[in-house]
Amino acid sequence: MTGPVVEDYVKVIYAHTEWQAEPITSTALAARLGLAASSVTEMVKKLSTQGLVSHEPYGAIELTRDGTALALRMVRRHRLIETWLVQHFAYSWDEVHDEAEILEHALSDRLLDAIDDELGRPARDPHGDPIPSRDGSIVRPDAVLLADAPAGGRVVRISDRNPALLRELESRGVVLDAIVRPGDLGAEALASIWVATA
Amino acid sequence: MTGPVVEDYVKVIYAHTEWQAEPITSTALAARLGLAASSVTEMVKKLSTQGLVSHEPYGAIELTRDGTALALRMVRRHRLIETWLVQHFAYSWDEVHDEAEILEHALSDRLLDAIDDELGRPARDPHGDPIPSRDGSIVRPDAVLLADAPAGGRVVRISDRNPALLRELESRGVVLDAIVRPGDLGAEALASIWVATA
DNA sequence: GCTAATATTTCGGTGTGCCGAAATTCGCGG
DNA sequence: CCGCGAATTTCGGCACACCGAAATATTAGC
Ligand SMILES: [Mn+2]
Ligand SMILES: [Mn+2]
Ligand SMILES: [Mn+2]
Ligand SMILES: [Mn+2]
Repeated sequence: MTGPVVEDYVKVIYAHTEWQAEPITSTALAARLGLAASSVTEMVKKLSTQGLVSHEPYGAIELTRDGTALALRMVRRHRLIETWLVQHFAYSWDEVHDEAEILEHALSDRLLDAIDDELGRPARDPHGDPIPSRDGSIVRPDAVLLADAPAGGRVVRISDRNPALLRELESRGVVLDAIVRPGDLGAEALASIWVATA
Repeated sequence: MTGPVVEDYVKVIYAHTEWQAEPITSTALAARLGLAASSVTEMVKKLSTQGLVSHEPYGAIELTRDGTALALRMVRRHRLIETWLVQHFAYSWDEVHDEAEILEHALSDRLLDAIDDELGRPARDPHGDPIPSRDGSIVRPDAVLLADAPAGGRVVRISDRNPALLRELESRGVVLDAIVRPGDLGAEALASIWVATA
């Protein structure tokens, strides 16, 4: 049906609007995928033909209903696999992303669901990202960026983009559900941590 | 280094000589891979350039030392994954092949070794095929095709090529280590089962 | 409003792995 | 040895996903 390439495109498009509002531009999409802008323009045209994204020339890129469904399927796969690597194989939270990036395209639905059951249907992954359910519904916790929460709060989500930062934060006790204040941390951390304000 | 396509070629070339003597021809290789003969000819030429295979035009195809090492690596992956699916996820022996065919290209070495440890370093897969060790050594059990063993013997290996046959055999009690006689079984079974003669 | 910087698309081209058809080589029967 | 059918290779071509350079559209500064 759709291969790994299409799966990665829609996943990145989805991820961009998950914790921020603005839809993604083709330049930003190219940067995140590590591709030339021209490659992305062409691929987005194909995705549009397939009905997965809507895009007028020079405009932003948005997922259609079908595109969102596929993206949620991939997000579920990615996050379940990350969770499984941590829980079952004692990976640390900074080591799981690359492996999940590959396995998300390879496991059968049957195996993925078996893993989901074995884990007890977890609601969030090691970084606090919510895991879509089998039918594609997802509950995004209420949270604000630590940079925008002067009083701090309980850690709800940490971006898994920078493994080095994850290692440093863990060593300083900044893990899911810990209480943090913005004054304790550097600029990159402030822009990577989401907190629930009491 | 090498992608899934190369991995599948060397794996099939290796598998052909594992339980029989003759090296594989390009026509047979094409048939097993489900490809046109012309595609195989061209790919074999590339494998030869990469030093994985030796092949003079119109001759048979044989793995070099490097090619054998890569093939053993893939065979180990395939068989460990099959074993894991059966032991850990209760797949039956006729269901594991297709999933392993994909996962063998996707798991990291780290994850594969973790699975190997979890399984207790199994020596054979669900079909009795020996699993190469981490360093690439493999012990092929002494066995003869049931068709060539008039007195029968203990089942040591059953080809996993035909899932329907596997299901039928299991329902009739023909599993690894069972004692069978050739008279009890049909022609295809006789050509799929290897036995150790007491 | 105009212009210059920037974002985006278009265009010609590449590498990989595949195909069918045509050409070549092999090997067997006589 | 010769010729014929089967195996194998060669050849032109295709789909996919990518690239850099050039063209074009947008936007921001003035
Ligand atoms: Mn991740
Ligand atoms: Mn994550
Ligand atoms: Mn198999
Ligand atoms: Mn097997």
